[in-house]
Amino acid sequence: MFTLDQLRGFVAVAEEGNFGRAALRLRMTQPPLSRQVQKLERAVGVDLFKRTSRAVELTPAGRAFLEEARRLLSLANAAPLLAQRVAHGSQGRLRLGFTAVAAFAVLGRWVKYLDERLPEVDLVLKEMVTVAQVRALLANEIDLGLVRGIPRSDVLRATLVHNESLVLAVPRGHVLTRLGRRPGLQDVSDFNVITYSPSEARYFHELVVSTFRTAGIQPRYTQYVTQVNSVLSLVDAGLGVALVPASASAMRLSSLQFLDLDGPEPDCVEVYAAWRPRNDSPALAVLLDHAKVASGTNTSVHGPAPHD
Amino acid sequence: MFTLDQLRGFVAVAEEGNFGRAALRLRMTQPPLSRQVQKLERAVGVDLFKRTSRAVELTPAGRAFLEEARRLLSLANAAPLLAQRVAHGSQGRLRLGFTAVAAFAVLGRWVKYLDERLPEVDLVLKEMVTVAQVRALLANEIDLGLVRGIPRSDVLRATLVHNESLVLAVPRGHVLTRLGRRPGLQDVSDFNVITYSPSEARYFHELVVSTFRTAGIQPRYTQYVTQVNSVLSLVDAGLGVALVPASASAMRLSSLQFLDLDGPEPDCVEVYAAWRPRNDSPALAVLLDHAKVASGTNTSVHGPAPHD
DNA sequence: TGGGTCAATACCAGAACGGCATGGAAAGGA
DNA sequence: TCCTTTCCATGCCGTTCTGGTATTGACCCA
Repeated sequence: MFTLDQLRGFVAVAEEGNFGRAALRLRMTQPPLSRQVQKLERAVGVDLFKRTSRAVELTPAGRAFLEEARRLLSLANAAPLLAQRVAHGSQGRLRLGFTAVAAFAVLGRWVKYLDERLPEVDLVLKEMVTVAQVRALLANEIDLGLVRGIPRSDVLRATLVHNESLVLAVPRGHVLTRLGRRPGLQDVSDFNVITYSPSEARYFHELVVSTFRTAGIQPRYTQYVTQVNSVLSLVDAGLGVALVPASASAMRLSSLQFLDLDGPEPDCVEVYAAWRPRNDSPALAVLLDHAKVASGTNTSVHGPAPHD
Repeated sequence: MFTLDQLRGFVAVAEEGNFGRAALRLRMTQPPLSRQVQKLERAVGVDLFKRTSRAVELTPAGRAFLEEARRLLSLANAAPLLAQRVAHGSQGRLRLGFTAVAAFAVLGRWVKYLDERLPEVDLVLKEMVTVAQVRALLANEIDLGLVRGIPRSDVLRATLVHNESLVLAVPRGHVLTRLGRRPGLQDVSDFNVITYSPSEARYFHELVVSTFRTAGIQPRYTQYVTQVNSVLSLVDAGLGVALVPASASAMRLSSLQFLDLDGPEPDCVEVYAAWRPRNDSPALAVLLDHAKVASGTNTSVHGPAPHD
């Protein structure tokens, strides 16, 4: 089999039409170049040049082989650059899971950052609830998840990337908007409270329930649903009021109004970025660097003893 | 820069996930293979494998590079085969000039032969008169010409590939068809004889004129035209009779009839294949072999002292 | 803590490569 | 016709590179 150096020699001779000049171009002397081309011809099994004492000329087979040689060499030159870009994280693929509410709060900023900083990275976005994301992370189906709460897994790590308060969503003109003050949790207990499915959206369910419980209030719960979007639709339809994360106010439905609450813990809704530390995607590393800096240094790293 | 052997080593290790097994597959021992991959990594400037003591695993950059390596190797494997096929003449391009009458007599057979024997050769056909073909051969614009007569050039050779007699073309039901015997040249002299342009179709012109002259007959010539096709059209239109090569009877016009003649030299219309001996097209060589065998061995080779 | 596995390193022999000097064929000029 | 020039091929030599054997070193597992 031939070598790439032989191909380079062959291409140079073909282009110069002369072994001496080609050797000069390759910064070597003529005899080894002659031998290189001879070896190449033996390896290919075909005469590539017709030698006259005045000049060398390609044979038809040589012309055909020249095209292949050029293709081969340009591929050989390009391949390391590609590998380097992938290693730097500036090229490749990044699969990102997110919850519906993470989409309001942080996803837009992150996608924008990736588009600017790593434009050649293919970004694959998948909306999925937290538990599905954890499963996908463990199965190496996504590289990073934007989840609610710190996943309970020994092989994942997480960092807080966003937090916000709960606000009250009410139909426009609702009596609570006319109190003349911020409503408290006590005021809310007079109305139907649309809340979250304890199984599918456990995080929000527990957050809402414990918020009321710590205030010592027992509201009338109704309609256990999964998605914040659905909750808002139901409020919009006048079926009750609901506690939703502040970023949900980006959802502008026709007759929906958001009220700050007096009472519950501020910034209690937390979005974590979660990933497998064993995942060696360089693009992930770049994004994590950004995320950690953006959310304050080294917040809430969780997991077993560090692996690296 | 890396070598193809390093790529082969890299691919083998990537596929086996293990240096030892990969070395076995490459029929070498493990240590040099380790070094090969190390050198490749240094050349590419990137770690391609993440080594654990249990197994080796590709890095993301390694995965990207693996694709390129495979592409490169398959190209490297295919290139010699291509060159060999071109050298054997079974792939490439063949530019063939021919005259209108050569098309009747031999072109069909040759094209069929090329399609069967050299299906991967791109055949480029150009109809042109003999002098144009000679010019094209000298300018290396065609590889082979099917011409009338032996070209007068020192750098061309030619071989007879076909000969045939002249026959008489007459309108259907013409009086000459009712003689009860083959008409002689003397019979023809009673009619207008449509013949060929002395400049554009010199070969045919001289052939017809000398045929009559050697018989001592002076016919009434009319309508000097260039192409056999045109001659036949004029006969078909009732403007006269004409001497045409026997293969022209393949032209079936509505009211045209062909009569064997009593008198002129049989097989006096000759088609030669002409080529530049300096032309090294392997496909041409294959076709010439066929042509020489098909037309009897070594007929009428013409030219200066052989160059090879 | 010792055996097993697997990659990396040390060292050595043979092959390969590039450089220098030279041979040899063909073209061009006197 | 002969000499010079040009240019590719070949012989020879020192250096480099490659692959093999033996060994070390890291890690897993019992």
